[in-house]
Amino acid sequence: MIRILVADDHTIVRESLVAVLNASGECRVVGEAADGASAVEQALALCPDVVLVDVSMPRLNGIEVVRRLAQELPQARTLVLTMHEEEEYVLHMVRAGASGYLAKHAATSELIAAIKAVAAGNVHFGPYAAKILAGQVQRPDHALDDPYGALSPREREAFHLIVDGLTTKEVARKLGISVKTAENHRSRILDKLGVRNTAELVRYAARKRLLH
Amino acid sequence: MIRILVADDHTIVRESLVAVLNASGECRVVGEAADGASAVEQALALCPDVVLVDVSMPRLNGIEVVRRLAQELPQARTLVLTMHEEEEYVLHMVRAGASGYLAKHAATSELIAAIKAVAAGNVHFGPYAAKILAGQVQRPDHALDDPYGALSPREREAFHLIVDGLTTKEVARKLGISVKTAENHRSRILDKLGVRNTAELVRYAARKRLLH
DNA sequence: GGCGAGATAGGGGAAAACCCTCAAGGGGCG
DNA sequence: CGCCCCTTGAGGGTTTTCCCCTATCTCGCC
Repeated sequence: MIRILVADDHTIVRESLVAVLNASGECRVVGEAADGASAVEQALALCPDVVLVDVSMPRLNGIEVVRRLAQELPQARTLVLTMHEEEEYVLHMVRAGASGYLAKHAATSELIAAIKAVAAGNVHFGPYAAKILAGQVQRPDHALDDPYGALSPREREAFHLIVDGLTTKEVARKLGISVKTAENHRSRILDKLGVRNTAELVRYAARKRLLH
Repeated sequence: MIRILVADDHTIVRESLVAVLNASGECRVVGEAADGASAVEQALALCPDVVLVDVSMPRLNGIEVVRRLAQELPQARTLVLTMHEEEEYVLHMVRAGASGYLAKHAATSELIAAIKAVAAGNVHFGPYAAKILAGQVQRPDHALDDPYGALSPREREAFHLIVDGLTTKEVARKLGISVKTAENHRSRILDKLGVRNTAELVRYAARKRLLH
């Protein structure tokens, strides 16, 4: 029997959640909170297995709640249940330590499945949230289709060496060309990629996940 | 009824998987493959909802299989099922486009749950894999504890501006100090962080997830 | 065959980055 | 009170970046 704390400031939503969860037979709601601060308090007092957290709550927003729970009650899993599926929220929540992220329009069966998943130590994210998270990690390989904007083969070699932290002189030696030529490759690269200097070039590489 | 393709080179494992899945009543195995290449072929021919992929397979390894499926049959979800829970594998798989990652010692009920999750467009990762993925995203906030190695407050300001791509002159203007002082700060920063130049500094920042 | 586009290679020169040294003023601390 | 570190600034040097220019070579295309 999974012990659950429900934190949501909308009474109707909260009570229907409690009803649905208790009726499922898979879990039991052991506490309710209508704002963030009391959610943290109750969690610490009740030690639930899973805390259902809404994003927007009075006194302490959902992100703060998740962050504090992750610190002070790490054995409890937090599952974010919300109407907002904006990228910002998802990332902040995951960074704060949320084990799952589900939209409120998800089916009850999915909610139950998500609760069971996070209680078991797994994670569960709705399609949209998953896409956002995957995008954070996936891009690197997908970006291989057209990785760096139209660089010539030779320029790509130079590009890699430069963002690896090599100086122009080292690049020149590595490529077996003169320092001047290496410098020129660099210039063309900066130009093509629309960056002003090495710092921005490495930033560009980092953004496109081309480092390492 | 979820249509499944099972790809695993160990016949015993594969056949027991097929038996278990068909017996569950939740899904049906529509094809089997004993190596990566035939997994891709069969997937293209059968258009399954979910492809169960082993990491190590002859002819084409699991990562390549996932990558190709993501490109050529994006509507099919791939669920990695493996004995290897190494960080490398997990990350590569997710980058390649896997929707889930589960260890072979997971319970059958969890496998079914995972299949249902990925078929519904969600993701499902086992505890270990989830930790690795979360670590990729979570660090930024956790790293705030002791972000950059012992820089003074002023140096941190400069550090941020530099890795943001600003030139020394711009840094100086932004901080309201002379160019010489800004240069000095930069030098001390490079020195303290043990890097040779701006490129390596930005790399350092990227590695510590201090960009943006 | 000629023509243009772009890759590759290189040079000159100004600007910026990089490196070392020095030094003055301010705080905190044993 | 010295001592250490942060911050600020400067001098003076070398190296690297960065921008403009040229020359060859290849490749596709009319």
